[in-house]
Amino acid sequence: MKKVDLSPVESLFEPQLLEEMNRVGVVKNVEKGELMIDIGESIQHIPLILDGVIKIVREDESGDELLLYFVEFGNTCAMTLNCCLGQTKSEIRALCESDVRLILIPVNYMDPWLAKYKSWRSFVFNNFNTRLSELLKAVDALTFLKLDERLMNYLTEKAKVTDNTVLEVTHLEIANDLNSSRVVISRLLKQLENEGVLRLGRNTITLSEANLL
DNA sequence: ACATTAAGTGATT
DNA sequence: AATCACTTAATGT
Repeated sequence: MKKVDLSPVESLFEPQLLEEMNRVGVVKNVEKGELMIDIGESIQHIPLILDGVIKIVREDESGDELLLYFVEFGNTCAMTLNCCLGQTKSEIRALCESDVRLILIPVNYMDPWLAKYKSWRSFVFNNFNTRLSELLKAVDALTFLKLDERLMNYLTEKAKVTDNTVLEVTHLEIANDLNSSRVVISRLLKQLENEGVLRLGRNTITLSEANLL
């Protein structure tokens, strides 16, 4: 009998459900940078994140990516839930932002669990809820904020999800996430460094403590 | 030592 | 704010 460590999420679900998850779920470790779900894929399993961060991106015709939001532990991708319920294909791409540990639940448990477990119902609804507001935030940022403000948003979001003020990221990666160009990001970052908001290094950006909370 | 990749800069649109 | 063209600096082989 495989013992799955569900401790990160054990407060979310009733014991009986955890028991069942343990039985039908498969734990998987995914490395940083790995592609989890691509656009157009249909989904057979619901990934429940135990540890790590996943980023959800949308892609335009020319192949440029735009970051929508991050998904942390104890959450799952609402898109996935949507796909499972509606049997549609994924319209987003999910990439691992860090090394990720997750548990895969076959989709056919989705419905029965909704009926059976209150904690599962609220989990699903909560997820839809938070994802929807994340999405709205992304739209707002995109339409109302200037690039430098979006950049700050991005950095603080990233610091929050990774729980670390030291971000390991290149200027190019940021540019891709915000679909801008590297040069512009470099200049904005330089500006922020001069303002004392952060410190730049090769492959690292360190946010100053003042901007944390 | 050389190639590759990340980051900085001035000029131009 | 984006793009070009180029430089400098750090890293990998």
